[in-house]
Formats: sequence, C-alpha cells, structure tokens
Amino acid sequence: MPDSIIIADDHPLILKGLSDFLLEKKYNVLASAKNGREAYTLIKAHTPEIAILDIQMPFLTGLQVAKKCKEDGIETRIIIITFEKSKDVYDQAKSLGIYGYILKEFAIEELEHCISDVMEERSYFSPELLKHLEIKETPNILKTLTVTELKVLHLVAKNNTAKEIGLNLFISDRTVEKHKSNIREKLKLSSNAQSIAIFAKEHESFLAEYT
Amino acid sequence: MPDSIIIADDHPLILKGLSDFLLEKKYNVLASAKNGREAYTLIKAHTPEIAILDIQMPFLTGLQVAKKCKEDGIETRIIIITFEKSKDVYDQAKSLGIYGYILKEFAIEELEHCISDVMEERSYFSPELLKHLEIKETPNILKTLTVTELKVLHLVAKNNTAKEIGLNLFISDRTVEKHKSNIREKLKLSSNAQSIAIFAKEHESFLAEYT
DNA sequence: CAAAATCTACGTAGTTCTACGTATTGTTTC
DNA sequence: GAAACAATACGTAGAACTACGTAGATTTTG
Repeated sequence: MPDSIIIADDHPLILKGLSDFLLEKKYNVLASAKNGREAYTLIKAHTPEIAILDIQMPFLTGLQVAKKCKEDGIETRIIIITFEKSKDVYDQAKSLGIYGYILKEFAIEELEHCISDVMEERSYFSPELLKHLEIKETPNILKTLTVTELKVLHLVAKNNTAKEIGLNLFISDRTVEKHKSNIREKLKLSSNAQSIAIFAKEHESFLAEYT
Repeated sequence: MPDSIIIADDHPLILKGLSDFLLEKKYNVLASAKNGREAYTLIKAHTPEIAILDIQMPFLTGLQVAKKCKEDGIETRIIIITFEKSKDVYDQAKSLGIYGYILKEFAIEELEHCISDVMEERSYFSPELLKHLEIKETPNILKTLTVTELKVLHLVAKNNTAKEIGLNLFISDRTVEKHKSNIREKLKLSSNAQSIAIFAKEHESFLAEYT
C-alpha cells in the first residue's frame, strides 16, 4: 500500500502543484485542506501516515496542527513545508518533534527524499535550511557507517593514501582498502578511485571529530 | 639579497613576534616602527620592497601610510596586518591598491605565502577574510592553469573518470591523463590518485564556469 | 551467553592511474 | 613570421586501487 498522505496549504496553486507532484510519484494523497482547522479535522478522520502542512494558514498554523496531533496521540508524521527560514520556527519545529521540514523553493528536489526518510522513522530537515541557519546535523547517510569507516573517510578527505591511513590507524593497508570497499558499498558510490575522496570532501565538516 | 621589509605595530608584543618570525624565516627586516608616522618616515628613508603595517596606530593608520606612499610615488608594497574584518576596511584597502591583507590570527600561516605572492607582483588577501566577507576571488594558483585544464578539474570535481572526461570533451582518455599530469605538476600535488579530486573539490566554486 | 556486527587481514585477478617520456599540430604571443 | 605555448595522443612500465572473495578474532547487542 503506497504511503497515505494529507496535504494542506492556503494557496490553491501551491496545493495543486503539490498534489499533482505527489500523484505523479504514485503517493496516496487522501485529501487536501486549505486551512489549519480543516487539515486537523482530516488528519483526525483519516490518520494518514504523513501530513504535509504549510505553516501560515487560516485558523491553525501547521505547527499548531502538529501540536494538537501530538496532544491527541495521533501518530501521523508531520512534514512542514514553508518559505520560513527563521531560527525560531526551526526551534519550534524541533521541539515539537516534527519529522520533516522542507523549504518550498526546494520542494521538488527534496520531497521524495524527505518522505523516504520519514517513512523509515528518520527526521529530515532541509539541508538548505540548515545551511542557512549554519546548523550542522549529521546526514543520515553517515549514520550507516561505523566509527572506523568514518575515521578512514576523514583521513581520505585529508588526502591520505590507504598506506598512509594504515600507518595512521595502526592497521594494514589491505584492511583500509576493505573499509573503503565497505564504504563504497554502503554509500553506493561508483567504483572509480576518486569517488570516496569526493564524498569525503563533501562531508568533511561532519568528519572532524573522527581523528 | 633577501627581501627587505619594514614592519609597524603599536603593540610591542606583536611587533616582537612579527620581527622574530620574519628573522627566523631569513627575511631582511630593516626596521620596526611603533606608530604610523615613524613607519612612514622609515619607509621614505629606506624604500624597502615590503612594508607590513597594522591599521590602528597612533598618528597615522596603516591605510593612511599606504595612501601617502602612493601619493609620493614610493614603490614599497604595503601589506596590511590586522584583526579588522569589516567590508569597509577591505574596500579601502582594495581601492588603495594594497598588495596584501592578512588577519593577525592567521599571520603565522599566511605571511610567507603572502610575501611570496607580493614579491611576484600579485596581491594576496587573506582567504579567511574573503570567506568571512563572502567574497570570491579566483585563487592565484588557478590562474596558472589553462582553460582545458580547468575544464578537466571541474569534471573531476563532479566525480568523472578520465574516460568519462574524454567523452565529455571529445578527447582521448590519454589526453585527459596528460592534462591531469600537467595539473599535478603545476600545482605540486602528491601523486596519489585522489589528490586532484580533492584539490578540485576544494576549489569547486571557482570552476563552475568551466563546463 | 549466543548471535550479530565490526574489525582485521590475506589471496588472486583485473583495471585504473601514475610516471617517464616522444612527437605532431594548432594557437597565441611578441 | 618565428618562438613559445597549448592541445593532442601514443608507447611502455610500475604502482595503486578496485573487485571477488574467505576467514578468524573481538566487540556489541538483545
């Protein structure tokens, strides 16, 4: 059964765009709401797996809907979608245990990824938002790696060869190559020699603690 | 004859540290000044190749000294060394044709590099400052590369193999490898397979136009 | 305390990537 | 218009890096 979703936004064009996008992606869009109160009512009636809510809506904001659902013990996972980039709103979303937070201007790019994470009980906060707020959250994908793998990645980012990494960690270079192979498999990286180095550079800021 | 240098700072400890550092590095420190007027007098008397000046000094600021030297037609290349990170000061330095601008907290790391560039008629503005001001200047080191080399670098940053780059640029993969070899030589990168990829990632923002 | 996960390290084989060039053609510079 | 530079491409050789495993020891988890 495809994921069941309810969406809510007070702008009809955005609601339509969102709805069409989700239907195209074969999600099960149960209903749409044009305001917070309607959204809350629909969520209570249908208890969808996911609700994607704007913040600024008549009667109840998306965050207020989330709060009420939490109070009611409704297990629908709330994804907020908004233009809002302020730290205050981010903090409120965090403290309410919001599952997802997407910026409208990146919705098309991020929504599938967000839904996928949320369905697997992981939160997803827009990387663009976090970058804007200068907040660092460890990407989920790094959480699949072991401590030794993260150490290897960190040293690769510093332009060390397998040999040098082996010396650094007091293990053989063949073991380092095995770790790299495992990393490649977990992250589904291409098999060319530099793909791990590129990934490591892209995530370097999360690797600093793994020395 | 080693480069001749005059330094000026109103804090004795900083002046001493700077002087000792330069002497250790075998630079020819002709004189030190504790204020702007003294600095200006010494520069006029000695016409050193380089003058390293604090901004905040009694009587004349470092920028005022630079201005007077320019008015006098003195060809001493001024390097500013300061804690100051404001856009205003940066703009003033730029418009005065200051050769170098170093942040005090990074002086040890950057000074040699700065002097080297300045002696070769290139300006050097602290990368930390530019990052802070969110200003992008093409690093000098990229200016040594040809257009094709920059294209190769850009594609490496996008995780392409030599084969893929060859297809992309309609040249053979052996030619791509030759370019990479030339890049490695020019940039003095280590010979391990990933060093070019890492350099490319670090400079990715300057490579976007080379598609 | 057993199962699972992690870490370690090796054998073998193939591919990729590097270094050492040489050499021709086309473009740019002075 | 000659010299310098850039771009192109190849031969040869060795090192590095990947993939395909197997396998035992240690640590973590339930």
